Amino acid sequence: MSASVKDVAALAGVSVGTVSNVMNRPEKVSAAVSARVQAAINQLGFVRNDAARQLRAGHSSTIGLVVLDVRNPFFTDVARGAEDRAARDGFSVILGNSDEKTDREATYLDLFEVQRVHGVLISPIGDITDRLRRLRERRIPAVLVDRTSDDTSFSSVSVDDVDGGALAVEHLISQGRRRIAFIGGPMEIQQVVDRLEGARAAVAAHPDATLEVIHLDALSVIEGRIAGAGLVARAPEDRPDAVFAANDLVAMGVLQALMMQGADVRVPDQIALIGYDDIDFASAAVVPLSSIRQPSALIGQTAVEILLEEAADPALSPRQVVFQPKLVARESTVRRA
Amino acid sequence: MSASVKDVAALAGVSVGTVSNVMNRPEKVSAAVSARVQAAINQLGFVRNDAARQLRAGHSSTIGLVVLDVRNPFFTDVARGAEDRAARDGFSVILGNSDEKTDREATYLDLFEVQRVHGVLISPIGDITDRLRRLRERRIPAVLVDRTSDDTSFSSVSVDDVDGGALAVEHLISQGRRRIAFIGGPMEIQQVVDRLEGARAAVAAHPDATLEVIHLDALSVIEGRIAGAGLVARAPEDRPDAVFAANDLVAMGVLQALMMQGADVRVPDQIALIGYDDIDFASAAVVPLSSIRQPSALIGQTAVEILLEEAADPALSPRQVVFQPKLVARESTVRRA
DNA sequence: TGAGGTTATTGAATCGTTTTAACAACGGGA
DNA sequence: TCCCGTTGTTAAAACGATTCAATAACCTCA
Repeated sequence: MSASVKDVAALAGVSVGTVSNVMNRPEKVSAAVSARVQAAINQLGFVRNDAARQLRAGHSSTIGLVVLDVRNPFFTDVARGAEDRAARDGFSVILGNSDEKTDREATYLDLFEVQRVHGVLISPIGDITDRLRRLRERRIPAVLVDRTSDDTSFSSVSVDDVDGGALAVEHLISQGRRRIAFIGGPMEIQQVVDRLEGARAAVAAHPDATLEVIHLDALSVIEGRIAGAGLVARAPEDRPDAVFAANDLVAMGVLQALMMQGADVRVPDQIALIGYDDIDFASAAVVPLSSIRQPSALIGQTAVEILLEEAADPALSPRQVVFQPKLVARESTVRRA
Repeated sequence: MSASVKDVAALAGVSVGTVSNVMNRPEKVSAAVSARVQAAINQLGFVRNDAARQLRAGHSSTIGLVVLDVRNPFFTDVARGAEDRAARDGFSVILGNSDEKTDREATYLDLFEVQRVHGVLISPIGDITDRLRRLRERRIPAVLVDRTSDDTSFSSVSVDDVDGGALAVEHLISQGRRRIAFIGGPMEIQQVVDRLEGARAAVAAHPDATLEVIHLDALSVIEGRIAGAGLVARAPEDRPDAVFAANDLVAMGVLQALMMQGADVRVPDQIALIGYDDIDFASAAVVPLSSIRQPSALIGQTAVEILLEEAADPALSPRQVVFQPKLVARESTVRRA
């Protein structure tokens, strides 16, 4: 079928070992032979069989990445950062979308395990340290992304979500809001829990401020829309005067519900709204959305860097890298002058 | 390091062949032995090494998918459809994002080639039939997604974009618009060309309608925003009275520019706006966006189906499946009563 | 000239699974 | 009793690249 090293070797009149050397340690082989082998490779259209290479090497040159939601631009930015960094060292990234479902998450981890990937980057749904420990026994390192590990036995690259939550709510309070609602869920997602915790802390620092929590089953536009409709259905005096949505997708759903024909709740006049992630769409929304920005590509990049180091030296002790989030105030929280 | 079939065989007191049989053709092995082997597998935490399996099999049980833009929900829906269908036959999908860049596209195809994937699904940027032909020589079938092939030597699953373009513009005309602008690009993307062609046909059918073409370098929110700003900068009488954006991302950018503070071009009153793809965000936009809907998950699903058939029987002649797009009219084109 | 050192190349073993031909054990029919 | 067919199991040969110890070829210097 397709040409193998053996065919190349035969055509070039050298041994298979030499062909391998031409590809992997060119400095070991003379210019004349190298040229002859290259010619044979081109003539036969030889492409290395990665399975065989992997089998011998014991692991692949692929890094697995599982994100909570590919449709969330935050994660595609993380993925891009990871890809670019990985490519620099000759690794490729294969992307899995858990879609916040544990069974999908497990399926991808299984896949990565049978594929003997070089390492795993994951933004986990619940607690998966047991699963990751098993991978580590197979010498497959793992780095948590956008999430600090519960114990510190795994490295992680994250943004301080507690801080981000506080940032968001402090901003709302500084704009004169007092009856704050947090909309987010499910609580299995650590980011949601952390952002809520930050929100609670900020509210606690202001005796006259209150925080209401509205639970969601997923962080999506649709869920946000439903929650927003719930607010619209209330008597105006029972509505919060500010909403902190657990991410921008949710915020966009809420926004849509509030502005919907027949609802006409004015943003930010009646309800101020802030999201999280600062995705591209945030600034393109009905009312440009205030949000909390995270250095997404940098997260992916850093995670790969740590992963490669740990793969090279499994004895390395785990590191926790935490980036700081940044407030981006737009019209959804700031009344026009 | 990690356990192999040999270890399992030793522990269970059988030969490696039997262990393989337990996993791949359980009907060939007696219940007693099967149980003993299973116990050994569990005890050792044995996980099959896919590289070795692949090496023997000659190809992997993975399908490669390259999309133009992972951030475009249309493609994530296609990917999801493909994944689900593939999983049903025990295949997994690895997702690559070409981001409309030919070098990234080439990188992924190279990766798939060395990995000897079972097949390739791709929404190509330019003409890559030569590249795909090379894959076919390696017995790796390819199916074009969201794009008909120029020659019919490859199967494809697509939506009739010419029809979709016509649908969009006919709708605009039926709403009383006459000075239509098409915003999209680059022209290397066949979808853009087709949608424009459809638009031209629709305009041609109405002698008093005109079509202006505004070129973009990419189908993104940002590019759309820039083009939208260009319209705003014109004298009102020089502006089109309707815009057909090549996809929803572009449309959202245009919309944002038009509604931006200081611009205040009213949609649809002054300019009607229609996009393409009907992504989730479309209905969540400033003004809910009219769009052309494609059966995205179905596309992915169908593509995998054809791919698997062709992989099983390379002699099969290529098929072209074309789905029909559907108009979804919302407020961005229809004046409120 | 020959010993010693360097460099380029080879051949064979190896990775872990699947597959296939061969074989053993057993029962039923003639 | 012998032969044949069935069923379950085994041993060995692949798959294709990498690696390493062994060898060959050449150069340098005494």
